[in-house]
Amino acid sequence: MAKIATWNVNSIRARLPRVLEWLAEFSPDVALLQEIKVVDEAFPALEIEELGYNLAIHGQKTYNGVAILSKSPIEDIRCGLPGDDSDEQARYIEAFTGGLRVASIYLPNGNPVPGEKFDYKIAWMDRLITHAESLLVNEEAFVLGGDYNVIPADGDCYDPARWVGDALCQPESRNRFRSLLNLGLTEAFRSLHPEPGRYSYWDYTGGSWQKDFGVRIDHLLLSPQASDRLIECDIDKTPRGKEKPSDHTPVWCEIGDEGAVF
DNA sequence: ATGGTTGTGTTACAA
Repeated sequence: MAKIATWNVNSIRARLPRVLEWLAEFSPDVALLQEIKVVDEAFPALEIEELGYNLAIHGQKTYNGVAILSKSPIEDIRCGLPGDDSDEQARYIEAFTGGLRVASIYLPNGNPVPGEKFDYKIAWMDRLITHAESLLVNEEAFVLGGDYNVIPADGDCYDPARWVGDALCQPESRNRFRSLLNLGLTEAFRSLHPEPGRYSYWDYTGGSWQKDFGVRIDHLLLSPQASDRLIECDIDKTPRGKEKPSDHTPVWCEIGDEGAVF
């Protein structure tokens, strides 16, 4: 059994105490991190390795940056989303670890709409769809986890009217997210939890956390071979309620061992 | 109330 979690930490250096205590307490087998906001050389590797994790880092100065932490050796590391060699933003890292292929994804926010940033978001999603198609050909278990910056449906935000016009719930964004699912991927949380009003992100402003004005934008997308082994998935709100938190909180799932009967 | 807060890294931008 493997626990796989995704968490947008909003700067690994500013969040290091929160990340270290979460790794020690929750002890995920694989952690997919986003917005590490640091170059590879400045990533606080030693402290995390001391907790028993191997690292794969695709960093960038100031913005973006993604990483994979795993208790198992990490092999076949690929940095960058295929499909545009001119794209220099560090938003995708993929590797094989613990018997699974995993990817840490920081999908572009895309605001304001319309504009170059929204065009980049949609083009990035089209590249992700193409890449997911190529991964599915191998018929292996994989998990594409990360901050998708997409509110899949109105039940995934506290006030749908407030988000009309935002890049996170534009029809073009939602349609492409559904295209990923229509390829055969399973969105782990929604597949097990039908209830609306469960969130993974709360804005820092205006007491959003205290009022539970959140949105669900952090997702775990599973290949059929991984989905067949899905045991549980949930959102861990604990880290969001601590001192100096990220504005996101971890989403995790459990994948049973291959061939296990349960 | 065209607001609010956080992080990076200079005083603007992204989220």
